[in-house]
Amino acid sequence: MKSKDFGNYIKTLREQKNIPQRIVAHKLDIDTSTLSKIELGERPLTIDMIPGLAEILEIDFKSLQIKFISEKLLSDYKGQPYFVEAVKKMLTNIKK
Amino acid sequence: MKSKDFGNYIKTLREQKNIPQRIVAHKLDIDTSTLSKIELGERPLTIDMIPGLAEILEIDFKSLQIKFISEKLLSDYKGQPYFVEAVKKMLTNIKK
DNA sequence: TATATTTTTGACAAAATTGTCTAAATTTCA
DNA sequence: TGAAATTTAGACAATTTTGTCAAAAATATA
Repeated sequence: MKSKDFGNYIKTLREQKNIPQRIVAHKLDIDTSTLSKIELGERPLTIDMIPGLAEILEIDFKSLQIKFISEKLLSDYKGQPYFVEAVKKMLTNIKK
Repeated sequence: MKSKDFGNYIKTLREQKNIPQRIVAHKLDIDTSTLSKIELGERPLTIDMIPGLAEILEIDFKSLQIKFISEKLLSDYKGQPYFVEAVKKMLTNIKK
């Protein structure tokens, strides 16, 4: 997901803990150039990065995962006709 | 979305109405080769194709759109931790 | 059957995405 | 201030995705 908001969010957390990009990038197995662009919203952050991010930034994985998915759903589908109806149908389908 | 099931679904509808791929492909502005692969689940069907599909297959757009989105959500996120929680959070965020 | 039509396949080029590297710019701090 | 560390930007190659074409395979029908 390319997102200025989400990128800025994790950048702020990183800076609050004084962790350089170098450390986070290594954990995510990408280079600092890519991480910089992710933080600036110029490259996508993928869902498989969330566990490593949560661990290295020492934040709750569950919250971060939920934040990531919910924001991605909105950015992907906001404005699509019947999106809410589709989500509700999906939820009921899961339960069966 | 690459999906054998969804591809087969639209293929069945198309065959029931005896519409050749040629006609549907033209409506979607793709060639029959691509449509064939979509029906076989080898190439992705994109959400912008749903309106044209519904029209040419003479089926209800709302139902098809809901079916498409709900199945895509499942195929993208099924198995992701906290997916249901994320969806619920997303829904409450929409309402505000 | 044999001809026309439809569907599928595979090869290929174009376009988009991803990842890496280098160096410039910025920030930190001794 | 000046050196070290960090961050950002841009160029580039590698990979993946997308779209097109031609022809083979399968199906329909005269």
